[in-house]
Amino acid sequence: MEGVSRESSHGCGVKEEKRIESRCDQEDCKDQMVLEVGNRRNDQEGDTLSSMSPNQKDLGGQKQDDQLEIAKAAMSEVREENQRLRTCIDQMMKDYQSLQKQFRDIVEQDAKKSSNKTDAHQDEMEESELVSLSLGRTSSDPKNLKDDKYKIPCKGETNHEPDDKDGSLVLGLDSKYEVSRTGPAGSSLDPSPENSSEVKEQTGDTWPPGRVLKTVRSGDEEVSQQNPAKKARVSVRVRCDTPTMNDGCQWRKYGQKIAKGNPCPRAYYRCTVAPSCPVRKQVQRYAEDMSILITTYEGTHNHPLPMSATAMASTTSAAASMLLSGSSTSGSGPNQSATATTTSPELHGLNFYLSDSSKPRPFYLPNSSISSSPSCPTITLDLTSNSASSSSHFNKFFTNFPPRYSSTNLNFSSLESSNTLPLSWTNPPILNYGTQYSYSKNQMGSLNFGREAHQENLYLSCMQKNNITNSSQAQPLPPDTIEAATKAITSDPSFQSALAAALTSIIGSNTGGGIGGTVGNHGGGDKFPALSNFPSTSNANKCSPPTKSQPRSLMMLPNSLAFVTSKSKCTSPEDN
DNA sequence: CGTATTTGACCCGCGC
DNA sequence: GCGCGGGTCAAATACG
Repeated sequence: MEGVSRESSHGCGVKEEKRIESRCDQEDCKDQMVLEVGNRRNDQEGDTLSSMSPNQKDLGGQKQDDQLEIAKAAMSEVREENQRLRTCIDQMMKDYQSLQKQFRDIVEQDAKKSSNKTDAHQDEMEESELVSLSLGRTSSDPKNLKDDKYKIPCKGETNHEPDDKDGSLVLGLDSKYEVSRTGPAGSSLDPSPENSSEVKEQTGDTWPPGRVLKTVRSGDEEVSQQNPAKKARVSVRVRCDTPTMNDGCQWRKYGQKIAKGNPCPRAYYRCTVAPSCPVRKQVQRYAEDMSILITTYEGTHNHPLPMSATAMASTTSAAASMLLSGSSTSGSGPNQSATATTTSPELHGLNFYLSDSSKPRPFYLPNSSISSSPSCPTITLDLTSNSASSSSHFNKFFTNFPPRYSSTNLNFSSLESSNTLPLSWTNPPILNYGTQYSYSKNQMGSLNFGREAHQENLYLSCMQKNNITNSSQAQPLPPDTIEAATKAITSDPSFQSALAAALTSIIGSNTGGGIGGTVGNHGGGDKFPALSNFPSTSNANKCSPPTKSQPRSLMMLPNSLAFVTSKSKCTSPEDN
């Protein structure tokens, strides 16, 4: 019910609170009303009538009748309201189910397609343990194929995967993780929860050389979130003009280096939301395409996250958990994919590659791409959309929704606080979307991220190249509109982040509790600490496009949607 | 003046 | 053991 009510916010325009109240009125209060009326009557009869003259009694009786009428009228209103709300809910449920069904169909289709093309691209996968998840990559596209399923890990694919160029709009999660890694890092990764206390946990491996953690903290949560044993990195690739991708968190740059093979410097950031937070991220431009920003997150936040940051956190955590879950089962091979798959049907379209140094285990999830990172297991979310060829799943994903939800009409507007409910990742994926994002029927061809004041219509970048109009359900848009929207979206990483988050949320929901994962909130008990924290002070998103005012509501935006933040630095070293 | 960024130095792991 | 490269530290600097 909860999910439903949240979701309902999109169509009904009724705020949750109101709804709740209404419900209360109808279901609970209704009786009360009646009782009150009755009591009143009785009281009057008892107190008033007895002492009244016959005329007065008549008047009194009329009064009562009037009151009764009023009460009845009120009840009737309430009933109507109730009825409306129920209708709303029903409608939403129908929509949800319909979407779910469609999504499944799509996934299945994709899975079939991709399964046919499994051969290949071994060359691309490099290392040993590699898990790659990718969403939305069209399997049909040869280029994409490499990403697809059975790839063999190949080197160099890591962050800069050549395949990007294909431009497919893919949400790719490539995670390479080591299933069983014994290195030094392994220790930190120690699966055992106990390790959590260590700062290292995440950082431990990756970041680490021992000193790392001066910042040590009580690391508890993090560990729990991540699978102890493996620490996964989550890499997000998006087209972004800004120096960094705005993910809603506060980051402080603590270093920069020129990495080999990439003229663009790699910047190192650490989460400053909490002093002890072990989460770090690396930001680097993709050498082959400077417009692509590669952000790699590592570690798990040990503090509640601002709403605006939950999306990315959830995304990464979900990806990580997916990865982890896969890895855990890693020994088994293809079946494992089943694990992943079974657990999350919605994952269709994702390919998991689990590779150990010893043996790569492809999970097949249709449309996957792989990226590998030598040292650490990494999941890459590829949100770049370059290729027209890739009428990726993404597009499908959105376009296959019922018209009202068609991609062109997705409205991620962050409404008022009423909509700012924390996501419940436990909800069915689509439901989650509904909860977090409200779809607006009104906005043609635009994704509205909710800035009421300065609305920015964002389009799926994928749409840029894949004609939006191609989608059967998409409504034709004026070229200029598309263009503008395209431009807007391309310049706004938040969209992609949001998308990623959304997708991962799906994944996460299935992976069961993975959500707290890596970068996300500690998976621990609080589903969404962010919530509690809510108005967060975090505004450090550098990448966010400059906005005059940052409506508070933005912060309340569900997750990534809130990426727009006040502080925007668009000139970063990385760009140079 | 406090905070964030820059940037060279340092540490560490890895491969040879 | 040495060199290389990635990652981090921390003093210096910039910025508001």
